[in-house]
Amino acid sequence: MDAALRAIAEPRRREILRLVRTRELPAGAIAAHFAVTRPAISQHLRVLREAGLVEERRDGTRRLYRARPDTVEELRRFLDDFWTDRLGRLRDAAEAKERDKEER
Amino acid sequence: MDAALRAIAEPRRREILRLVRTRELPAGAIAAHFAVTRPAISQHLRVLREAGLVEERRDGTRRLYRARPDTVEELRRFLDDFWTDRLGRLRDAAEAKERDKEER
DNA sequence: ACCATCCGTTAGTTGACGCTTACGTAAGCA
DNA sequence: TGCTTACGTAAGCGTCAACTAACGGATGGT
Repeated sequence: MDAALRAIAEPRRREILRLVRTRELPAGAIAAHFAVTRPAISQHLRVLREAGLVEERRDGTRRLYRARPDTVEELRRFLDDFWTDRLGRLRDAAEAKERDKEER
Repeated sequence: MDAALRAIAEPRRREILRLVRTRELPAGAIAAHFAVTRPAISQHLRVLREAGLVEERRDGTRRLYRARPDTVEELRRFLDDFWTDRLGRLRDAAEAKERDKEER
């Protein structure tokens, strides 16, 4: 979840996500939309994939990418719950333990 | 909007936001919840304030912080619209012509 | 077999970020 | 006026993130 939040914090990655939200696109076509080099986009795609926000499918030499609606929906719901605090104290307690570990 | 997204990408700042979501708290009390030094929290509060996610009120030597529900709601709605793409359709349509050329 | 195409990966660099220490500032009180 | 409290700010440091250039692997065509 943390990975997904960090992923969408990057403007370029949000743009990529929007590109593959409704349709599948090969990496090259995605890269063509931007002014940066192709490897840069490839790295962004990797971040998105490891965050579960995008899935990869191979077709010959090409790699097709598409947004994963379920993970995207999961993230959206997390943010909803964050503001309205429907998750409440259970999550607070759960995160408290992780914090104790990380900060020790 | 970009500033708000970057702000909530940081776990510590999400924690701070949740602390001041329902009630006002002085900077010192906020800092007391964390293992890092007080200046570190002060810098996080600055980021949150400049992102419009938090408002500051002075009371003597103290500075009281509280989440700004309107900005928070604005952010939540942006994310909703991002997934459902109520924002993007106009631009998507505008870009469709270019895509057709580039990807053919 | 050879070569071009389509990509990912690996250094290596630069800039941003989170943190700490040290210092500055404004308000309240003796 | 001096001292204390409650903060923010500045400088410096280590680390991470985004980028480019160069290289490597897999596929498909000839």
